[in-house]
Amino acid sequence: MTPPANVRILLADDHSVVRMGLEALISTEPGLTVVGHAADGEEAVIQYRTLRPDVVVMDLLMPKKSGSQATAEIRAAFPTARILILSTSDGDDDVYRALQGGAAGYILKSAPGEQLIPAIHAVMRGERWIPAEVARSLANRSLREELSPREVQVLHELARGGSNKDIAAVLNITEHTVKAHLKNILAKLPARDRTEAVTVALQRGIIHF
Amino acid sequence: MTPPANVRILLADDHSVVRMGLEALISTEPGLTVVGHAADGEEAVIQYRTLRPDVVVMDLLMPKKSGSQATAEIRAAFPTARILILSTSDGDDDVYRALQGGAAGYILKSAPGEQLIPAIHAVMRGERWIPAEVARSLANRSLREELSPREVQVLHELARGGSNKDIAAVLNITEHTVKAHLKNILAKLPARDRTEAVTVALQRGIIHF
DNA sequence: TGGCCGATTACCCGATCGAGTAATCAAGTG
DNA sequence: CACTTGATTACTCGATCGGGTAATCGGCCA
Repeated sequence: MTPPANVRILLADDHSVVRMGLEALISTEPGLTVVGHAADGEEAVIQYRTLRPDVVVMDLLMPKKSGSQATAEIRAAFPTARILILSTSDGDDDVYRALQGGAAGYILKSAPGEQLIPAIHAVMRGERWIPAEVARSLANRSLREELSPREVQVLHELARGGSNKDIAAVLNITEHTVKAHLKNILAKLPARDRTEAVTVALQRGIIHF
Repeated sequence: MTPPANVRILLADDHSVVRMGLEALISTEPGLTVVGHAADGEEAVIQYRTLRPDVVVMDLLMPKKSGSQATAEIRAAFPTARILILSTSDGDDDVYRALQGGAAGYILKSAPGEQLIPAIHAVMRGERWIPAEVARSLANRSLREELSPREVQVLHELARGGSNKDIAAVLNITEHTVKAHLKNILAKLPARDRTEAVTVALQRGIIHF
């Protein structure tokens, strides 16, 4: 006989209500079994090591460690790991980082729910599952200039409020330097002023609260 | 025989995957039936009118019309409507508005998932269901000064970026007036500058993207 | 080795910001 | 009716912002 081909799934989402709902939903499909839950990115990595599931269904926005970080770490240790991102649109940058990190697919929480099961099967077969919607969003992203790590750091401080002088003190650099970074940030995003820079960065997922 | 006491439930959440998961989860409990879905606040109000469910399980962050708005409208038309908010923490202000609008309970998506069924039953019995966590958050909120509608409007423009002069042009007022509003906003939130004001307002749920 | 890039510091300058202070007016509220 | 509150406008002033321009330095790559 052919093997039962039972797919063992790990769910990673900080909303336990969502995890339980997904488990109930997935369990209605024969051949799919949820073998573990993770409430944050750190737990997802640990659970993966012990459970070795066939597929991970992972949210992006999680405490302690983001979904993209967890994805990258799992894939670094287990290059064959199959990870399906299940998230809201979040920012383009988050999505990009997850796929760069080795996620096999991406599915929007707002997408027709019937797509979850097919997406899991597709990822299980080694295929990629990326909605045209997401692909388009990524295409736009690639046109934009990337921020350097330092600029992202400055952006974080910008979001916390405070003057250039304050930021300079926190980062142990001169106010002149902060202004130079800020100028680059405004040009790259692009944004007219520091306030718009912060909102744009938040929407793109470059920074979070 | 006693009546079957079947509870008819309407789910309102913009993530269809979450709705389907919740339906699968709720359906495992005898006596609970999901009779309808709504993908946004507007649809929730319409669905309520036609379905007249016993309980509505509603997300806060939805397109077109927020969960708190939908709650208020449904309760205005049907004062006996039982509405259970199921959301992330969101901002204090969102939660407050929902409960002010007549929501019977609030449950965090991140809370232990086993609480959903008891919460539905509690709301069905006419009780309130508010976790200590949420209650505390609301207590803090009440200490803070409320922003006037106009100030919230200014805050929206602030988030979009642009100078006081730009905002003045959009709102058809003088730059002086914008600065006066801004001064009050900074004092009330409180925040050191316009950038911090925007991030604080976003976190509290006073404004959204 | 030369070239490119990110990070850093520096100076000038006009535009803008935010604090302080105060006045007017309409809409409620007791 | 007096009182409060929100919205509006106005003026001054020191601090800060953001543009323009440029230089130095270390690392990476061809």
